[in-house]
Amino acid sequence: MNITRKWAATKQRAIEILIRLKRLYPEADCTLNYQTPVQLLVATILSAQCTDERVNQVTPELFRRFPDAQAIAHAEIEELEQLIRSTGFYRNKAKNIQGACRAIVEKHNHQVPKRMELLVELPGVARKTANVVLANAYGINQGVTVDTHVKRLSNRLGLTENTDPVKIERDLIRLLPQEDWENWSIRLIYHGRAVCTAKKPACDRCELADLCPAADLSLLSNVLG
DNA sequence: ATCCCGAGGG
DNA sequence: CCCTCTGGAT
Repeated sequence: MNITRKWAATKQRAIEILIRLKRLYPEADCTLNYQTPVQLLVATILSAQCTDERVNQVTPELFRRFPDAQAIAHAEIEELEQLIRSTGFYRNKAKNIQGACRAIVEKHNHQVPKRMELLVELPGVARKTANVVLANAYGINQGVTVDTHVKRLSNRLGLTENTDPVKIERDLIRLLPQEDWENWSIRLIYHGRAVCTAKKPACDRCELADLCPAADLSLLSNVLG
């Protein structure tokens, strides 16, 4: 049997994986709390390397004190730092949310830009954050969120074979139906945390194992090892 | 100890 | 490619 042919990165296989992930993780909505696109942008910047739940613990007070871009732009940086301290990386994040809000006030007429090229110019915003904001604030599913989990899983699943997140995103976009891009990446991330972990993937209880070329190798190494 | 739904800088 | 930034959960 030709391995390459068996595990070709076809749309059909990608969609089968997507259907299973949708069954495994039915709720893939953004769990950040926010009222406006600016608040979502701020919350998403804060969510770097910490959980949405912890971000949701600090944003009520943060947005009560500083409800919009104008207020955050003029806040005392020390007060911002204190309000977001528990989300980690708080000095960088405070500087970034204030810098982003100042740019939004001064260059974007108080609105979060709707284009990737403009979003990634904001401090603290790269493709990951931009995709989350575009998808959830504006319903624009222009891209796939490629973080370390998505990178690892899509390569293990044989959908991509790249280390460059931009190339991985490009390849995934070719394989996936547009309306599910953002939710698909979130489900991959869930699966990466729960089952297909970096160090010790649980292939024995993975519901994608029969669709996964890396599962064969892992099971084989278990047998041999 | 190790990891987190990252981003920026060298 | 590497490193740093940080608190909190497990």
